[in-house]
This record gives sequence, C-alpha cells and structure tokens, in this order.
Amino acid sequence: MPELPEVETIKNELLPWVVGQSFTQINILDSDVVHEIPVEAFCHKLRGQRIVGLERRGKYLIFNLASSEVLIMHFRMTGVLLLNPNEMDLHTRAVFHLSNGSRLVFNDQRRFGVMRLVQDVNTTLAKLGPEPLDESFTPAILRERLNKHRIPIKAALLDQDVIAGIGNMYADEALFAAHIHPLRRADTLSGGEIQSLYHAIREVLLSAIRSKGASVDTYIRPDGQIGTAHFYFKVAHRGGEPCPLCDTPIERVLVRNRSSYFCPKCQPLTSQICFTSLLRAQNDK
DNA sequence: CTTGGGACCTGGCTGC
DNA sequence: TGCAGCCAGGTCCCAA
Repeated sequence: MPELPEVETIKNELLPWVVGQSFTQINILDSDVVHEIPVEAFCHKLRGQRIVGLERRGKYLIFNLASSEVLIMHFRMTGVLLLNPNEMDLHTRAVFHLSNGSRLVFNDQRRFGVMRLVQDVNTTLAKLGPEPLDESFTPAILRERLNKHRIPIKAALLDQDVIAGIGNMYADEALFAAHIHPLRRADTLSGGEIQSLYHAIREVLLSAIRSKGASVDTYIRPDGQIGTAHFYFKVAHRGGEPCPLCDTPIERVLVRNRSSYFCPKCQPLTSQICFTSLLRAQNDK
C-alpha cells in the first residue's frame, strides 16, 4: 500500500529521470483512472507539457508543469509507477512517453488509483492535514489536531485531514512504538503520550523511507525493485506472531472496519478506550 | 455538526 | 479439483 514512505520513495527515485522532460505521448488504457476531465482533454492538455518539478504531499505524487496546471496521482492500494519496465503488465492503466525516450507506466491491479489535472494544487489538497516530517510539525500541533476528535486514535491517524500520509501499516507501527492502544480515544492522550506518538510517527516514517518503503501487496519501486521496510515491521500484518518486546501474541482488532494489529501487553487497555468501537470489534471476531 | 460503516475493485486464500 | 465467499485497504458517500 503506497503510504507516505512509498510515495516519497517513488518521488525520490523518479525525480532525476522526469524533471526537465516533456510528455510526448500519453496512452490511457483504462479511462476510469482519469478523474474530473475527459480522457481526450487530459491527453491533449498534457501532450508537450514540460515537467518542472516532482513533489509529494501526503500520499499524492505531484507533477508541476511548465503551464499553470498540475498533474496529481494517487496510488490508493495497488497503484505503482514504473520507469521503462521490461515486461508488459495486465494491469497497466496508463503510459506516459517522455522526451528523453523514457516511459512512465502506471499499473494498478485493483483499479482504485486516480490521476487528475488541476489548476491549483493548494486548493485541490487544501483539506489535507500537516506533513508529519515537516519541521513545522510539532507535538503541540499533533495535540491540537487530535483533541478535536472523539474517535479511536487509530481512526484519527488514518484521517488524512488530521495528519497527511499515514495509512494502516504505519499507523499500527507508530501506535506500537508509542505503547498506545489503537482504540484509545484520540482526545484523551496525555502530554507524555502525545510526545511518544509524535516521535514514533516520525521515526517509523523516516525509517521506512530509508528502507525505500514496504513491499507488501503489489508495491515496488520505479525500477522494479522491492522496498524492505516491511522486514522491520513489529506488529503490522503480524497477527499471532510474538511481540518483539514481550513475546505476547500480536492481536488483531477491527477499528472502523480496518484491521489493526497491536500487542495487548505493550499497548494496554485503559479506561479511555472507545467502548462502542471495541464492543463492535469484539463481537465481529 | 460528528461519527460509523458500506461501496468500490480484483486476486489470493480458505474451507467445504 | 472446483468454487463460493472472505479478506486486503484509501477514500468517498451516505445515514444516524
């Protein structure tokens, strides 16, 4: 699942190959991948456009163009962007030909990925929460954001309007590192817990970027290689395995219909749990 | 207004 | 062996 570290890796590895190049031809094989604008218009507007910059915001990959327009991609669950792949892929949705002869190929097994052409990226992504790796992101900002919500902390971390870029895997890893139960109510964290969670979020994301992302499911890097962040996961996708700290089996609980993996001993229940969610989750088991 | 849950989608896995 | 049904999850949308 491309979350912040995966999209950051895609951006870093593509940047030297695409910035300064122009789109010479665009082939859309699955018209559903283009949103808000007819495919014909999308291709027509993009053809000949020069890429002047490549950025990431949250889980979005942003192509800044020489014109005022901006190409935005979102990979959702199974989208990948490959540079000059050798093999054809059944799930190719779009192919971008560049002026240096390279091909950017957008593959997406589950067809949830989207791309858009917008006038102003700041308007389009205005609701996104702060970037957790920005210097301007502080424990005080995290506290202020979480205090507005009476929902499970896990659900708050997944809400892109609260914080941008965190998905299911890294939310579980951050909560484990901070020793916070996924069903804790977001607005009940102590000052110490906010501090722990703040540092856990940043360390988990930075560590994953150093490992070039996590190749669970279909994610691979633009050159076709895997990322290795998932080798170091402590709880994510590890239900039933022993906790690396205390050997207690990792448990799974549903929070907002999403699997959450946690250690019941290292992330203990407290009186500030979201009881309704917990009961519903337990009933489902 | 906030919160919760289903829909979307497809391939892999489980269990009968 | 075959196949129905479940599961994975980011985001949107609707209902309570």
